[in-house]
Order: sequence, then C-alpha cells, then structure tokens
Amino acid sequence: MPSKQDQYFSKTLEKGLSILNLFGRENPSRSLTEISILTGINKTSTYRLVNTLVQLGFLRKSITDKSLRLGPKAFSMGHECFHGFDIYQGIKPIIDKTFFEHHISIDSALVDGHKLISLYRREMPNLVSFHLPLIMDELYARAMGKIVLANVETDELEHYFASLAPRRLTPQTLVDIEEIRKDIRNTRTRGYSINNREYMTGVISIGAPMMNLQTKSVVGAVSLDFPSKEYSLEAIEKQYISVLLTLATEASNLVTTAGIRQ
Amino acid sequence: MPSKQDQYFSKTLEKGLSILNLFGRENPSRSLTEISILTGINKTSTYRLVNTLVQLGFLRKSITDKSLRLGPKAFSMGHECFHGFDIYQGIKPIIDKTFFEHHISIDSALVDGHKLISLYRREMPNLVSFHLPLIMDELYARAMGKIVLANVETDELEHYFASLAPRRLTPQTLVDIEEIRKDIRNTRTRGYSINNREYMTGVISIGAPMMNLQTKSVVGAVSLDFPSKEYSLEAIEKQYISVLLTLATEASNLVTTAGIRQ
DNA sequence: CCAAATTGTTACTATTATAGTAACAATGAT
DNA sequence: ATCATTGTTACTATAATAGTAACAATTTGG
Repeated sequence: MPSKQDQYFSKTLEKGLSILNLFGRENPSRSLTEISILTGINKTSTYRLVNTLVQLGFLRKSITDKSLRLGPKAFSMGHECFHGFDIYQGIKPIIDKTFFEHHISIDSALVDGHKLISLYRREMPNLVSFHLPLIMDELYARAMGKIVLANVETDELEHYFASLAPRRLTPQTLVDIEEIRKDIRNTRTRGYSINNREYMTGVISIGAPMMNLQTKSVVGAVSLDFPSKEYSLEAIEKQYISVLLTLATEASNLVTTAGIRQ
Repeated sequence: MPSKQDQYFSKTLEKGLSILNLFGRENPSRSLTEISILTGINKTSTYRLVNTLVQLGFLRKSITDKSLRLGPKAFSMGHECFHGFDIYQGIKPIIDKTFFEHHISIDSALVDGHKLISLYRREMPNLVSFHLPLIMDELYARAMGKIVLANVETDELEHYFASLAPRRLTPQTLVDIEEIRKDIRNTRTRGYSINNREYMTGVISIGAPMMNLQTKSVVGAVSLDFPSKEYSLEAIEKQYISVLLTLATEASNLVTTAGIRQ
C-alpha cells in the first residue's frame, strides 16, 4: 500500500484519471454531478477536470443535455494502452501455442487489488461462449480467482474475506465462507485450482498461478476451461494438469522478466 | 482551437495524460529524462507525475534500470476506453450489415489531428490480409486519408502539406506534392476518393467521408477495399459507389447524432 | 405553464500544490 | 577510477486548485 500523501504525488492527476475511469462499456454516459458524487470531488473541481478532458478530446459533452461521453482521444489512447501492454503481447503467443496444440479454451488474467483483469483468451467452439467481463470480482467462484487467493499472504486473504459477500452464481457455487476457506486451503496444497461448474453451468475449469518468481508473489493466473458435457473433472485432471502447469510456468517466466509486481 | 489558458483547465492533468500518451505499441518503454524531454515538462515535475502514475498502477518502473512501462491499470482502462467508445459500438452494426450484404472488405477511421484512428474493420478472405496500424499517418496514400484531406479547411490542408514528406509505399504511390494536391482537388469535386494500389500492392480502395452534418466538418471516413486481381477500378466505380455513399451517410448520421466534432 | 428542484457555470480568494532551481545520489560509460 | 548521465530529494516562490457561494440554465412535477 503506497503512501499517497507525499510531495511527489499529484492529487490532481489522480482525480483526473479517476474521472476517466468512470467511463466504460457499462457506463457510456455520465453527468457532471454524477461524476462529482462518484469521485467525491467537489463540483467546481470536477467541472475544471471534466472541462480539461473535454478540451483534450478524452471526453465530449452533449450540446443538448451536457452529458459526458468518451471522446476520440480516449479511444485511441485506450487502444494504445491495451495493445501496448507488453504482458498482453507476451502472453498471446504462449496461449496461442497451447491452444493450437491441445484444442482447449484458455483464459488468463492479472491481479489488480481484489479483482482480476482479463488479459487474453482463446475459446473453442464447443464451449458455451460466455461474454466475460473484463474485470472480475468473483474470485471465490472462478479457477483463476481461487488460485490467486490460495497464493496471497495470510492477512491479505483475511482482508479479502472480511469484505466478501458471495453470490450464488450456479447451484454449485460455494457461498458459505467456511467452505470457501476450506477450498482455498485445499487449492494451496493441491497446487492448482478447480472450478466445478461454480461460475457457469456447464463449465469446468482448472487454474494455475502466474507468479513473479523473484518476489514470490502471485500476479495473475491462467485457466483451462472445458464443457462439462464433454469432459469429466477426473478426465481433465488426468490429462490436462501438466498442460496447465507448463502454461503457468511460461506465463510466470514472462511476468517475472517483465517485473510485474503485486 | 479551444483556449487552454483559462481558469477551468487543469494543466497538471494535461501533463499527466501527455505522459501516458507517450506509451504504446511502438514505444513500450521509456526513461524519465526521455519523458521529460518529449513532453517538455521539467524533470522534477515529470518525476512527480510519473511517480503518481506508478503508484496508481498506470505505469510500472523496472527495479533494475528504472525504465517505465505501461501498468495493469493502463491496460484495463485502455480496454474500457476502447470498448466503451459509443462510436465504435455504433459503427459496428452498420459496417457488419454492409459487409454481409455485399461481401466486400470495409474499413472506417476517425480523424485525430493529422492522423486517422482506425475504428472498425471487416475483411473478406479474398483480400490480402494486411495488418493495419491503429493510427495511420499516410493520409496521402489511402482512400480514407484522401477524402479527409479533400474535406478539411484550406489552411488546415496547407498546414498538413507543410510538414508532409511522402514515402513511396508502392510503385503507384504519389510522392510528388503537386501530384498529391491535384489528386486532392479531383477527390473534392468527385465526392469520393480513389486509392489505386498506392498504399498496398494489389489493393484498390474507394473512400467517402464521415461528416458531422451539423458542423459540416469531416470527422472520419469509411472505405471499401478490393483485390485488384478480381476487380478493376472501372468495375468498382460502376458497382460500388452507391454502396460506399450509403454507408458514409449512415456513418455520418451516427457521428452527427453522437455529436463528434473535429 | 409555472414553481420548485436540480444541474451546470462563473466569480472570488485562501490555501496548497506544483514548478523550478539546485544539490545530491545512484548508476553507467570511458 | 573518473566522468557523464540519469534518477531522487530539499527547498521555496509562484501559480494553480479547492472550496464557498452566487447565479444561470435546465428539468421535473404539479
């Protein structure tokens, strides 16, 4: 947790970016007061920052109702930030290779606080194509989330459980905190995680961590996803654990070299 | 050109974003002094802003050589800014429809200064699949670029020519400034642009503008791309101009409603 | 259609954050 | 080992921002 109070931290920039961060696929349009309330920035400052973003082309303002939307600059910067992210570029060939070799659906994500940011994904046509959100909250219900939780520090994990309110996403989802704790413990000793239709009906996944091997910390995860109609968990564990672990090792090397830290 | 000197403009935010903008696919890594020089911000301020971006996760700093790269936060914000851009979401169905109706390759882009930002693209398998850059410089050699140039203000066009150094991309590329000027004039009277294998060997394109019909300004362009082996320019002009112009009209309506301005 | 409520914009300072200089530390090159 | 370069910290004048409050423009509800 970095101290953000020092002299060499720009609060203005932080506020400006927090405003830009309010926009996305789910929230394409917002009003000034809405932004002011959500960010906790007073109205005049919000006005100044929004005005700046509008002038720079990151936002645009409707002439009729003054509502704000993303501008062309945000679009191009967004594209650059996405495709210029070296981990994304690095994981692509690794996942593609495994995908073409084994013909299985593969997913990858990076840790960001108590969330996972979806990195790169390849899907087989046999899998129910589920439109995954970019940022995933339900760590407890997903293979990638579980293996991350199994590898974080104890107090970090407690901190996670403290604010956890599990939702039942499928009949198999674990919603009892004690059950989740037990599953995380098992996951830790097992070395890989199992999601047996707990996130989506009909999908079984196994996950392994992307570790920074220098700092010995989890920075993300990879998972293999299977349709439960075609694969049993036993068959998956028999056949694909080595594939998963090899993939995780390659991914770990990548993030270690790149110096991604929690 | 908005006055950026007023009280309701945050210079700090502008600087911070200009730093983030220095990173992308072409420039994944930069040093502090490099950033300071490129942005024209003095070293201490650069340090403060970079430090802020690092603490927020938009950049990350190599422990060994202190070089800076995009961080996970930039990646996720990038994704949101890209997919949350309503013009992108809006142009998709328009282009898809034309694509499925006529079975031709279609491209679209937005103007950003003297560059085009690639918006959305559909490609037929018969076209040499060329990996287009997101941001296109060579306006003079592409159908979308030409039609944009043909529609900008005179002094804006002069400003463009002033800093133009055309590169010969194919044997057909126009590299003589006077020839390019003439072509732009012809394009203006014609109403659509023609790129006859000037950007890529074997590809003929025609382009039409995306106009903000309220402000009467170009905000982007659409193009249809054909393999020259299968289509002659004459055949294209006979058969596809109406398709192109219909598409351009729909796209213009979209950006006008959305209020995209130059 | 008007009054009330909400939302956006501007004016005006006190305060504080930032710019800039300069010195210093750390790293890399010769 | 010395010099050059790059990154970091200290310090303060100045300029930029936060915040209050008033006002204007919309929107909403009766």
